[in-house]
Amino acid sequence: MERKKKVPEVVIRRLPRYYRYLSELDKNGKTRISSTVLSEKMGVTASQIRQDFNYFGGFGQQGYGYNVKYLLNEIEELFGTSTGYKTIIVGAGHLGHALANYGAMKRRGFDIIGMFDVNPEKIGQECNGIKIMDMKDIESFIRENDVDIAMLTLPKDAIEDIANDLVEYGIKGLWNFTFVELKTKKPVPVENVHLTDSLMTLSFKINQEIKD
Amino acid sequence: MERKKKVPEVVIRRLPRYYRYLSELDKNGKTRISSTVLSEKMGVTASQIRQDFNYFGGFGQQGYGYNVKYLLNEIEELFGTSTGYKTIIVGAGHLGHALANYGAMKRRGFDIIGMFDVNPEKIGQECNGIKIMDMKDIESFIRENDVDIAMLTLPKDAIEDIANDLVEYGIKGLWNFTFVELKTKKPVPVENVHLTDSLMTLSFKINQEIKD
DNA sequence: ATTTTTGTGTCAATAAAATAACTGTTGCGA
DNA sequence: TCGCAACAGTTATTTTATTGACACAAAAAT
Repeated sequence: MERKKKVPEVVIRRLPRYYRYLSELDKNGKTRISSTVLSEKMGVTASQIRQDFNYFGGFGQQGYGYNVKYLLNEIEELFGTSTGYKTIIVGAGHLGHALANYGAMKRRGFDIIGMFDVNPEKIGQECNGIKIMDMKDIESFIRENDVDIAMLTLPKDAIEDIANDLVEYGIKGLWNFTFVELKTKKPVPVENVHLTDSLMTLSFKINQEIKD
Repeated sequence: MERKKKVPEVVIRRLPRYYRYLSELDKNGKTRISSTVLSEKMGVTASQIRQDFNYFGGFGQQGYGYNVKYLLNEIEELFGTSTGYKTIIVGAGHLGHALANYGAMKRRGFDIIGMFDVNPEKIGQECNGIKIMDMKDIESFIRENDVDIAMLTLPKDAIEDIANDLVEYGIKGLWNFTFVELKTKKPVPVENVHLTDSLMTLSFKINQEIKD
């Protein structure tokens, strides 16, 4: 399908929320839902829900609503999670381990097929059934296994260089937990996760409450 | 200072990014910066930088720019991180451990003073010098230590009830890593961190690239 | 000292996003 | 099977956010 116009970032970021809730509905055997009901659950307007889906041509039917299973499927299609992504974790620290043990990953279509670190003590070990390998072997691993996404959970020192290398080896997207605002030479999608930013936003709100 | 109008959420969410970069500048001995230079580094317009700071009355000086140290200080004041926050981690799983070992926390003014779990094997242990305690004792701990923020890294089962309890005990804000969209009875600031949402956003972009 | 440059704060214009209103299709009950 | 209510798609309107423009203050240059 040809897209009429670029989908705004805000819309893209709302879809996973809808998706999460729709999964719940599906699990509970619900087969259909209207934009009004969905909007109430999501804390947004019904209009917004309809607009959001309309960026992709609309997934519902007048007089009926949205079919939960169909909608889930369409969203998966949009995100490419139906075919699944092969991922690796770069940096086997605490955060890397947490991600490796995060059940939601596989459930959502993200298969973690390897971990990498430079620490010789960690290399050779396993984490939740995932092998921790030597950073030296990362190029061949990526090329041989057609890895899509690299999750970067290493100290920020050499991050930019490593990221550029990974892209060179064929990585299609970077999920970055390092403090830097990562940018690669070859432009490849990057999601920066800055946990402290989120915590600071929370703090701001708490601070407001106190002042008021 | 009396705020003229409500600060938009988008503005609040940009400030931590500025803050991170300003910290770098300060560390490198830079004492002043202009909105133009800052905007280039941040990938936004200079106008936006000035507008953002202007929601709080403006922190700069015409013809000079912004004093880095002063600006950092003002932002810290806005976020309340200068006085610091006392925090606890609820749920001593992999993610809880990762947070406990996250050096940035303390550096940014978030002091993790305790962890809680129901698992008897974990209770009594330590994680990065932080004691893991019994969930049963959480009420007295919060009341006695005036805990500000609870970081929720537990399975989603009883999350809503637990959250409501914590608020009852005096918690001022919740940082939620559970899959649910958390809402408390007493309205208290909540930041939901949905890691898979961020990963899905990345996937969407990768998927677009492939299609194009 | 005077002029020029730099650069903020602020207001005005533009663009984007959210909401509301409207149109017409489908499902369902009488 | 007719008619009404439910409900999505779509267009219009309003609101919010971003960008641009300009006046004026401080610093730097002459």
